[in-house]
Amino acid sequence: MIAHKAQTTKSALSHAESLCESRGTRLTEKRRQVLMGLLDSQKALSAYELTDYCRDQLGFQLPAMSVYRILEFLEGENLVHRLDLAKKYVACSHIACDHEHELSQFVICKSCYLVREISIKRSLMTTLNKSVQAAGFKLASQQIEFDCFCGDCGE
Amino acid sequence: MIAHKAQTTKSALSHAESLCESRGTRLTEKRRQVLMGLLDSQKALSAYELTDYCRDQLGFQLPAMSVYRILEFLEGENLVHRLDLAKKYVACSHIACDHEHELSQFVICKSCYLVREISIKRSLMTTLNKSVQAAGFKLASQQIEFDCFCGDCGE
DNA sequence: TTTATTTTTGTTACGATATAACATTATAAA
DNA sequence: TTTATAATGTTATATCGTAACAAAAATAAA
Repeated sequence: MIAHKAQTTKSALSHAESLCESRGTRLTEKRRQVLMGLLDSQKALSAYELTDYCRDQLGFQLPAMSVYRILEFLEGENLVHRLDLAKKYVACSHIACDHEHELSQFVICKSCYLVREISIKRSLMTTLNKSVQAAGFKLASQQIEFDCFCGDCGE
Repeated sequence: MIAHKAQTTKSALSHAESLCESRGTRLTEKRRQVLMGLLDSQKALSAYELTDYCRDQLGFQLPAMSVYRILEFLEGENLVHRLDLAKKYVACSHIACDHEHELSQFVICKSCYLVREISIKRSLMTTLNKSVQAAGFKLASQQIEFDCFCGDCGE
């Protein structure tokens, strides 16, 4: 199981690397490590939790400011998603996919920050977009986050 | 127009008052004033913006801590909604309604914090709940917030 | 290679949101 | 009036996030 996780992380990292290469951006060592932290944890982490991860698990200090910048970079590369509701970050669950991935929605456990990236039916999104438009607004992003409880924390 | 707004605020406040009375809770002067601030502004305000409002418009100091407590009270009475995405608060738009109001969803302008409380079709909510359940989660609240742009700020 | 330029990372300071812990004041109940 | 409860004030602090500037590393240009 742990071996499987490590394998998944490794695969995602090499995909991320070639992705950046193909785009002419650089997945530096620190960027790689931050991404690794998110992949390993398998849940949403805050920027400060990632500095803890670097210190405790990897043995080096990475200032919060750097983490924020790195997260910003990774988000720009579509390798991580920022979750506004949770104020945390998750690795994109489609890094290792070859095909272009669909728009993502997230269910986030309010209690343990377990996150799952789900794909909501296109028809539902269409209806939703229309409801919002009817109110004179438009969705700022199709990446919607839902405050939830997971099966374990379930209330 | 301004007269109309004042009228609306006044009406909402008296409704709020009798609501609290009927529940055996107290809409104190300060609670009333915070609620008035939200009603008057007609948009989402942060706790600290409400302290500014009290100081600048009403001429007395209300510590942020007190504002937070008051907002918590008002939320408990369903007079105010806390918007997690915006980290701001809005007066419930149904204070002056007599009937029990439906579950609320919010569209929030990322740019100017204009907020509209909309009612999403029940069928859409049903579908949504099912999608979330299919992922092994459940919505923590039916009060969903959507990051949007309003007509003016439109992108 | 050497210099110049750009990118990445470090450092410090600070602003905003929010809560904890405890003190004080006001209101209601006995 | 005394007592208990509820509401508010005060101070300190935690967390998230960014601005501004400095240093270091990587890349490009000479």
